Amino acid sequence: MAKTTIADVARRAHVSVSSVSNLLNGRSQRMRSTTRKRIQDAIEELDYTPSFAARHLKTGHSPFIGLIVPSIADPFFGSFGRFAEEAASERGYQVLLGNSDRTAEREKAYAEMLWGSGVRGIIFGSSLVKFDHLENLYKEGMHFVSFYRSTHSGDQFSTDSIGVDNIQATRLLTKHLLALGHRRIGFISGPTDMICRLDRVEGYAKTLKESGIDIDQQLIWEGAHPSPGKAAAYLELGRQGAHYLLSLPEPPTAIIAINDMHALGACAGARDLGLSVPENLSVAGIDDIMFTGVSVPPLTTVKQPIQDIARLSVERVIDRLENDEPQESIRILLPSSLVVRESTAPPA
Amino acid sequence: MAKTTIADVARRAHVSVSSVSNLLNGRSQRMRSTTRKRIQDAIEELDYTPSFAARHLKTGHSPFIGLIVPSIADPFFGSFGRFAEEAASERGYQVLLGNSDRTAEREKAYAEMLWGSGVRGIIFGSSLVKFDHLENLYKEGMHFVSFYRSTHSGDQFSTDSIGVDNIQATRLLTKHLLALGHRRIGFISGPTDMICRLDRVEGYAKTLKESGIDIDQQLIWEGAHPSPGKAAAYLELGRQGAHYLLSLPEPPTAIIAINDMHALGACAGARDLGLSVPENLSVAGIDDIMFTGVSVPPLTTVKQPIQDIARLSVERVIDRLENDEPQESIRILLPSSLVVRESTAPPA
DNA sequence: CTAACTTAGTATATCGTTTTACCAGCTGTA
DNA sequence: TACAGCTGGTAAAACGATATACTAAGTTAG
Repeated sequence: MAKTTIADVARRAHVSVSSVSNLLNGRSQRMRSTTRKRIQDAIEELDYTPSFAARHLKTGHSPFIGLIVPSIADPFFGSFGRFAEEAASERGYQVLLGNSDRTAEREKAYAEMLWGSGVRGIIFGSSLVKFDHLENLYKEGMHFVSFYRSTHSGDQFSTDSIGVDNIQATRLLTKHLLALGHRRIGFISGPTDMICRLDRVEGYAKTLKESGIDIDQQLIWEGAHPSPGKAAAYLELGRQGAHYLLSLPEPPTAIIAINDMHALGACAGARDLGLSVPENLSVAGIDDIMFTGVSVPPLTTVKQPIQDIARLSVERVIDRLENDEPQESIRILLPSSLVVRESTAPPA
Repeated sequence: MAKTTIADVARRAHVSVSSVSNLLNGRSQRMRSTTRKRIQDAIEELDYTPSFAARHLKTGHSPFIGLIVPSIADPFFGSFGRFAEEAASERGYQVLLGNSDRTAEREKAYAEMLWGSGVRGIIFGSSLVKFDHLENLYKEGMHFVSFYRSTHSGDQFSTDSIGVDNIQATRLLTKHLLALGHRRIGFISGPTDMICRLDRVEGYAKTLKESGIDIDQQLIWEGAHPSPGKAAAYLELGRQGAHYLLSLPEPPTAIIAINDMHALGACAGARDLGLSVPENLSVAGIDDIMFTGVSVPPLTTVKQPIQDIARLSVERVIDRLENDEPQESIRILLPSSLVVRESTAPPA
């Protein structure tokens, strides 16, 4: 019960504490192989594991990284968390989870708690437009990697960013719908403070313009900020968005949603009004969450390489942690790919 | 950048380190209110937060709890994680996340990593039949709270358990289907090493027996252990289960699935064979995950009070942590409730 | 007036590591 | 021989808190 310490090991191996520590920290060339063996045996026999707290206190490094997502209950971020934890664990790190509900206050509070706990690296799954609330922490030496986020003018500092090209994502979708013959395409976007939303709307708008179609602002539904904690909020929002768009004097024949949750909700919204997908309305999302394959109809979407994004984010933040020299911030944009299923078809 | 320490605060307030520590640890009655004020001001001005590592080293307590789930990508466990983190955060604790894929090896490895990090309390979202792999850790003083798990004969030790009455859950579902007139009811169960599966099958079988219906083992499909990391595995398994059951010489007119993921998969499986739900087949699940409301048709299910379970689990493990006297292990079973939607109807 | 008790603090050992500096003994060389 | 240079270690000072035991001064009781 009383934890075995490095001193117990030293006693048992008849060496000094320093020698045990030297072995533990890769300075084993400093000792005879017989000594090394003795220490190793003692460690084994006593089932010794170093105290993380003592190590942390002494070195200032802790084997933890933070992961802050809007809500881990969201299937997309659930997958992200899953892969991130896996990657971290492979490098000997553990993941501390936080849910921000996309609010700056909670992001800040959480990040500060983490700082207090000695955590020096955080992965953000969210993408608030402003990053100011994290500036102090950044200056103190916290490392951030953010998913989605790219550096925008007005930022006081730049962080690493890994994600997909959101402009390209909606471009793929818009082109697909245009190719099917749609001309009036609605867009269900999320709250306006998400940065991915900006890019996704841009991809949609640009592509339409390039095809000579004017943007009708009425066709872009923004929705409200969901009430925190409501896991199903995005589904509900998608539903509301569909109700709104389909009640327009000139309703769209296709809808692109900011993500699959909204899209699935939009499908339900269409059904509420007695419309069937894709006969009366095409619907497409982004993310390719696991339910897109079993939804009715299966959903056309853009697949994000979420596992790669999660792994790269973890790698990057750990690299920063283990190599404290200042580095240029990086920005990686992974390709996304169109997955055509049955929720999109030519207009009636 | 250099972290401010308790000594900096003491210097600034012109008191000893002890006094600052006394204030920090609720022994403030030991000082004049003017002194207290001076210290508080110094803390404020220096933006001081105590070092977690030093505190942990000295006291042996850390503000972390572990959360081990099969996969946080599973929407059910995602919600569980979300609520657990929220509750922990309210008590000043942070959550370390681990994914076990329901394997004893990973549970063990993860729990040991946590022990090494100074974590003394773990919440399990899984429910393996055997708990032996955690026995050593338990003896060393790790506290466990498990979701679902009840004490079973053969256990070497008992842990706290909080969850729903799984027997009652399938009983509700079976009764509902019987009341609709179904007599041949299939059951899609999960891997055989989950303890909730045992109880759920039991509730189903008992209820049938009570109504004078013999159990047809052919109608109980067990499936295989899903390959780790495949988030959509349960959906796929549900699909396979439906294919199997519906290809039987005498197929069932209704299917109960071990959880909503399997149920949603089963609906897709029925569609694959050209059957429609609920006209040709009734399907019901358990959990009430967020997609049950937008699925086609909306799914009849048994709702688990997941937020309550998560909160109670967190409360319990923290209580144990903060009060180290040995306590009787508890077992809380919360009521679950039937949610009838459109996926169940009288047989054709 | 003195002993006993309060009040308002402080000095210090300690938690379990890491790491810098040091040292003893041996070898090789000029 | 004498000194430098290895080899194989060790001693001890941190890291930043906590908590026990102590003290100096003031108050009260007898």
